[in-house]
Amino acid sequence: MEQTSDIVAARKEKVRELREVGVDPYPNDFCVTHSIGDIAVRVNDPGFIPESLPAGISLAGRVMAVNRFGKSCFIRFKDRSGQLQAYIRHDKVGEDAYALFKKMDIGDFIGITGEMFQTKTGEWTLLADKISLLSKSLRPLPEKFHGLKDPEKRYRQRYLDLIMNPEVRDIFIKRSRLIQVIRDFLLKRDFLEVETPMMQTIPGGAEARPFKTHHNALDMDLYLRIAPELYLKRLVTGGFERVFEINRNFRNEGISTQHNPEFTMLEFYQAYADYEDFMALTEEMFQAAALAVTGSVDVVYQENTISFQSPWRKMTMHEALETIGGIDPAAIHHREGLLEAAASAGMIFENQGELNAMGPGKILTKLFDALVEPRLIQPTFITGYPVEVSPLSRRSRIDPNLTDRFELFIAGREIANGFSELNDPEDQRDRFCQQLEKRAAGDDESHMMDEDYIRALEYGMPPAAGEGIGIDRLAMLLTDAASIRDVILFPHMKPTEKG
RNA sequence: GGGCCGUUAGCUCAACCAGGCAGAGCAAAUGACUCUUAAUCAUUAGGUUGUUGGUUCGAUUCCAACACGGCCCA
Repeated sequence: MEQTSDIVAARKEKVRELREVGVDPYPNDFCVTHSIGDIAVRVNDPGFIPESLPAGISLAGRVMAVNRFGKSCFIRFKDRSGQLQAYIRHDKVGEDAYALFKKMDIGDFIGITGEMFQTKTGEWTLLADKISLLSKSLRPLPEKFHGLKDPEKRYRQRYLDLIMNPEVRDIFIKRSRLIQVIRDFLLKRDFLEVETPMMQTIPGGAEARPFKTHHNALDMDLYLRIAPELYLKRLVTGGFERVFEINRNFRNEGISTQHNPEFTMLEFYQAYADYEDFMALTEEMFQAAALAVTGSVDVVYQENTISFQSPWRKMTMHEALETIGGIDPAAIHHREGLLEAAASAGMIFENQGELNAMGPGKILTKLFDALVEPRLIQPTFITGYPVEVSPLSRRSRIDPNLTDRFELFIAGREIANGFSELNDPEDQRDRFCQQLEKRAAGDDESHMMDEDYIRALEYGMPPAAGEGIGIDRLAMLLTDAASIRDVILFPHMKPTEKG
C-alpha cells in the first residue's frame, strides 16, 4: 500500500464533494465535435476566415495548465492532436458551473463547448459556454516546466512520460510510421504478411539462448522463438513465394542500450531472388523509411549524419578486417594467426570450452565484431561470411567455405542480416550436424537439429533470398535515440521491491 | 559479470566535500484578482533523505551490505 499524499487525499475529497452534489466524476456522455488539433490548425492558418468555423464547438482533452483569476480562468488542454487555450468566465458558464469548475485540477479531462475568439494578444481561444468534467485525476502530474526526467520513472510509468514529454510521444509516432512504411513497401511488392509460432519446440533460425516455458495441459517444455526464419521458409516451400513477418523475438541475453530481451524483427523471404537482389531492395526500403520518418535520406544520428543515398559501400569480411581492422592478410587464413590477432587486440575468451568450439570462421567474426563493426558508421554491406557461422545460408559458388550472405552495419551496429537461402536438404543436414558438434563442444548458442525443416527442404524449396531487419535499431537510427529503451514503449525493467 | 555515477517533498533540484534544527522553484491548500500563457501578490501545509546495519553524544552527510536505475567495459 503506497502512502497517500495530502494532494491525493485532497483530490479524493473533491470527488466525494462532486458526487454529493450529483456530479459524476467519471461520465461518458460528452459529444466531441472536433479534435483540438483540427481547430488549432484551422485558426492558425494564414488564410483562416473566422466565419468558416461552425457555431458550437465541443472539444475534450486533459488540462495541462491553469491560470486562475477571481471570476475567470485560462486553461490549456490537449488531446492526441494538439493543444489549445480555453477561457472560462463566471458570467458565461453560470455561477453553479463555475463553482464546480473551481474543483478542477491540472490533469483532469474536461469537455468544453463554446465559440472561438481572439484574446487581446491575438491568440485564438475557446470561450466556454459549458464545461464538463470527463475524468477526475487523483494524482498530481509532474511539474510543468521541467517535466519528468528520472529515466527509471519514465520507463516504468511510460504514460507519465508520454503525457509530459512531447518528444517522447513523437518518437513512438515515428516508430509506428516506420513500421507502416515498411509494411506498405513489402505489400506493394506482392509480399504476403503472415504470423508464425512464437512458442516453438525447437528454437531455430538464429544462434541465441532462448527463453523456456511450459505447456501445462500437454506437459511439455516450449521455447519462445529466437527467430521466425525456419517457419517462414516452410511457407516459401508451401508456395507463398513472398512472405514477411513483423513481430517479436525473444533472446535470453543481457540487457543494454542495444539489447532488450524482447525485440521486434522484420523477416522477409522472396523466391527466385538472391542476396544481391536483397541488398538493392534494402537500400530502397531504408531510403523510403528515412524519407517517410525524417523527411530526408540524410539522417542525423547522435554525432554523425548518416546518408542512406545509394550506392552503399560493400566490402567482404576479409577486406574489412584488413583495411579497417588492420589485420595482417596472412593471419586471416589460419586459426593460429587469428588467435594471435585476437590476443593482440586484447580479446579475452571466457573459457577453454568456448574457445575449443570456435573454428576459424567464428574467431574471424569475433575479430570483425571487435575491430570493424564499431567503425562502420555509414551504411555498409559486409559479405563473404564463413559457412561455419552461417548454417542456413547458401554456399558461395566461388568459394565453398563462404556463403552468399551479407550483414548491414550502420552507426557501428548490425542492422540487418540477409542471404541466399540454403535449399539443399543434404547440405542443410550436414550444417545442422556441425552445429550439434559445436553444441557438444560447449557452444550453447549453436543451432539445434530441426528434422521437420529438413523434411520440408526435401520436398523442394525454390531458390530464395531472405533477410532480417532489427526494427528497434532502425527506429533508433531514424529517431536519433541513443538507447533501445527509448524506442520501446515498455522496456524490460526489474521489478521494484514494492512492486 | 566488472568499473564509475545516481536514489532527498507529487515533480525538478539544493544541502553532503569538512557530521550539528533538511531548503528552494513549480505543483497543492486558503485568500485577492474577468486577457493569463513558466501569470502576479499574501498566507499555509507538505519529508521514515532507496533499504538494512555500523561508527558517533549526534548521520541526508562517514563506512558496509543490499535493492533499483543510468553510463561505460566484458
